[in-house]
Amino acid sequence: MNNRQVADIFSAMADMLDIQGANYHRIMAYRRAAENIAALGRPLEEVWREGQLTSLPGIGSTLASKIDELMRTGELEAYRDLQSEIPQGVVAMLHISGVGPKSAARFWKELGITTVAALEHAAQAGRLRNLHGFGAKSEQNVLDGIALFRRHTGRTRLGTAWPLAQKILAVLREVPGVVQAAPAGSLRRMRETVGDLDLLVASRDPQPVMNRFTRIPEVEEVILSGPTKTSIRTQEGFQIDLRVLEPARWGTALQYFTGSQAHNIRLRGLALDHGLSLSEYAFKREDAGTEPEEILCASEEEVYAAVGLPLIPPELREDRGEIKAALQGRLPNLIALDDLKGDFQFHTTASDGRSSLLEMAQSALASGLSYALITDHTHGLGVTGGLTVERLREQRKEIEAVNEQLAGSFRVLAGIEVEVHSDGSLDLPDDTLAELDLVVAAVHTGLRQDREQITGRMVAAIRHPHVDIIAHPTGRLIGEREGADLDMEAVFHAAAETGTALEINANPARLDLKDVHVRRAIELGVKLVISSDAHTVGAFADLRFGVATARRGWATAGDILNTRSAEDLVGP
DNA sequence: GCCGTTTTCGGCCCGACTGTTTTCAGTCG
Repeated sequence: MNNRQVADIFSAMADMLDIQGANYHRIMAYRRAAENIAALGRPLEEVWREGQLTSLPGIGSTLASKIDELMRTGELEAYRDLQSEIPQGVVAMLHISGVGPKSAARFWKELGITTVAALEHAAQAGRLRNLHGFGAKSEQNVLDGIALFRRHTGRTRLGTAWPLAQKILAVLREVPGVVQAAPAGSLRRMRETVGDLDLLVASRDPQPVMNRFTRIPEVEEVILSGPTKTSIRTQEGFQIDLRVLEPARWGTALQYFTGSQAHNIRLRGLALDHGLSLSEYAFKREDAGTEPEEILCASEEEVYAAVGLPLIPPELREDRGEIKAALQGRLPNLIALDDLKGDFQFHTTASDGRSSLLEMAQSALASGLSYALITDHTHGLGVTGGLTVERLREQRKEIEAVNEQLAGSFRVLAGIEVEVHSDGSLDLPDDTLAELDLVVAAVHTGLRQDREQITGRMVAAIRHPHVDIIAHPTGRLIGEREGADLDMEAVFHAAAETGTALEINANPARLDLKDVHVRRAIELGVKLVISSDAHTVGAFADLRFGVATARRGWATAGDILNTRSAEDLVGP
């Protein structure tokens, strides 16, 4: 039973308890446990074997015994009981926007509706309005919610949401009276995907901002609009929320809307310990008998300082121990984009890239880098017209010519993205690999091999004496394909032992290693690189997403080899 | 159901917006 499976069970139990009307805090305990397990970064099973379950955040004796039951038997009686009490179609109703646990329970108990399809029929037949507190409008909202539920494509990749947010913010900054405009929410925390877009604007005159926002070309539908908040939906079904607030309250608002919700709950709890109530508008000091005194914060630094903390970077705000670390002065000094001196993977027209070596080198230089490792594919991958031993030798001459041309400002390092065969052997002979500055090895085929086989193959590549870096270790494609079923602990231990670096692939479709793996790898002493995997000029800008993923994994500059000079890494 | 530099019991974040209400419940984030 893996982390994802246990998290899903606890999350489903929370939903079912919610429909049952259980104690709110008990429900939250299940949800928090599910989130913490999903974000663990190491196998829950291992923690269970060590008997350390209750050392995990949000896991007490009751949930520990439930995890124990799951690990031992693969089943959970309490879960089965809930499933037998509540029709699964009723649980599915929670995914309909505007339908929560109370409504779902009433559709079931008062109208006997147990599936989303039956709910749709009932709404179309006008039967929902018979319920007390429901009218024709609520009925239509349910139908709209079901329609959205059907066409909803899930979460949007960071690489898609980021430029969209920047574009809209640029438009809003042009509106007279706008003082500040920034993304908030999971986008600002640089999560790999975002559910919706949260945008924040500071202005003393909100109405023109709202008016401008509802007229951007992306708008398909205005969901709601008030004096402080407007929500729209794009043609793709993507929701964008805009909040407008006074500049003097920017700090509390930005902090609040950046989240995560779990981080905010913890921060507000800490504020209460200081006798302060924190909202998106201000701190309030509750003194007996007097009108609460408001404390405004124009910056996030002031918000955190008010509860005795240094500013916590947005990427860390997931309630994964960052507040405790901040209290103890142990926050990591996170790596920043400016710290990168080089890149460790890019392609050219020699394989599946779109630009020449010179164009790529110039683009990398323009991105602020001083070196980059060229890593065209090898012949064995077939589809990309990869390099043979002969063509790789010819490329060496081109590298030397480019290095001569850019001498003093940029250096191309000679490398390869060598294919790892299904038996763990490499696609080029050792003597050829030995001539290169650095060797990157990658698995592109046979990702569905069973756990033992794929792990053995990966560990063989890590232990190969000429391999320096493993590219996109799990091979996942966000929203498209699960990663290989690797034993990540075995991979990390092998990498730590041999000094082989693991890649954080910055392509927004990959972000592989992902944040929790980065954090675990660092704990185990694994060295990491951030690679653009650029296939075209301009794609070096994707490095920002790789850096963000590293930051979400608590990485400092010392953990990431890109912060070192080319000379330091491979000599003059 | 979790958790503790005021607590092993009694707390557990806070507010906007909507739709239906004669003052508020539900949902969302």
